[in-house]
Amino acid sequence: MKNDNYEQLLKRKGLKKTKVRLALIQHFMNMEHAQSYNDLQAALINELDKSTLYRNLTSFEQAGIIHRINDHTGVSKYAFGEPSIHGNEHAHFVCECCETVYCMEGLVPLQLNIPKGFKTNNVQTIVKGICAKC
Amino acid sequence: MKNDNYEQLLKRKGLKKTKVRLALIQHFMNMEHAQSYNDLQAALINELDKSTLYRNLTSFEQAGIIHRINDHTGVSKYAFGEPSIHGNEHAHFVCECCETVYCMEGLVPLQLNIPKGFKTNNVQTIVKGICAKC
DNA sequence: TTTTAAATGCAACTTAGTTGCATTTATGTT
DNA sequence: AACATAAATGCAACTAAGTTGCATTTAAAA
Repeated sequence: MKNDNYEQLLKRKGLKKTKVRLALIQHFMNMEHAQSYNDLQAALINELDKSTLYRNLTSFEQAGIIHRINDHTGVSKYAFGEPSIHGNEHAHFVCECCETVYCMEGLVPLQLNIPKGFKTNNVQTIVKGICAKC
Repeated sequence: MKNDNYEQLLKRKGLKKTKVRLALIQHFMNMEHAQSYNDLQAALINELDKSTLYRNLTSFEQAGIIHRINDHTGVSKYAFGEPSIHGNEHAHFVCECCETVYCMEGLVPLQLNIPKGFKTNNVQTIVKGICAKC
C-alpha cells in the first residue's frame, strides 16, 4: 500500500488526513505483530501527545482500520485489520516470554454448553505460549 | 462446604486462617459468577484494606483456590476453582449488558494454524453476548 | 479565501493495582 | 500457657494506563 492509498483509506472512513494518522497507518503496515501504546510512542519519530494517540487508536478501531487486542497483560495492543471476517474472530498468540502478540490464522470452533437464555455475539481467544524468536 | 472445611482448605494450601480469608472463601462459595475487586469490597461487611484484598486474591490464585479472569473490560475478576482441568481451560461468558462473568462448561477445541516454532501452553477464551438476566 | 468541524496538545484527573514499612496476629515450639 | 517467628494486615504513597475538558490549530468543504 502506497501513501496515496493511505489517504484514500482515511477518506473512505471519513477521517481527516493528518501527519499523525499517516505515520500511524504506515507504522501498522510495517509491523507484523500487535503494537501497544508504548510501542507506538517509541516507534514514531515525533513524540506525540498521549491523548491524541489514544484518540486516534479509538477512531481507527471504530473505523475498522485496526483492531484492539487484550492479551491479559493489562495493556491493550493494536494490529492492522478488522477483528473478524464473517463473524469469526481470529485468535491471538501471546508469547509468555517477550509478550509479543501475533494474529493467528484459522478458526476457533467452540463446543460449549452455553446455558439457555444466553445469546452469543462473539468469541475472543488468546493462545499463550512461546514464540519462534524466544 | 462448611466453615470447618474452609479452614482445612487454607491449611492444605499453607495459608494462615484469618477472618479476611474465611470471609472471602465464604463469599466466593456463595457467588455463582465472577467477582471484581469492587464487587468483593461491596459485599464484605467490614471494609477491607485495598492491598490486603489484592494480596489475598493473589495468594488464592497462586494456591489454586480461585482463578483470575480477564473479561476485556480492564478489570480483573475472580471466581472459585482452578482455571483448568487436564490442560483444558474453561471459557468465560461476559454479558455485554451487565458485565457479569460466568464460567462455562465444555471444551474449546482449537483448529488454528500455529506457525512453526510456536509452542502453545494454554488457551483462554471469552464469549461475549447477552446473559439470561438481561 | 473564508468557514467550520474535526484534530491536536496540554494539564488535570480517574481507576486499577502495587510497594515499602510498621504493627498485629496465627501458629508451631518450649 | 508463654514465647518466638513468620506471615498477614493496614496505611500511605506511588505507578501506569487511559480519559476528559478546554483552548488552539488545521484539513477540507463552500
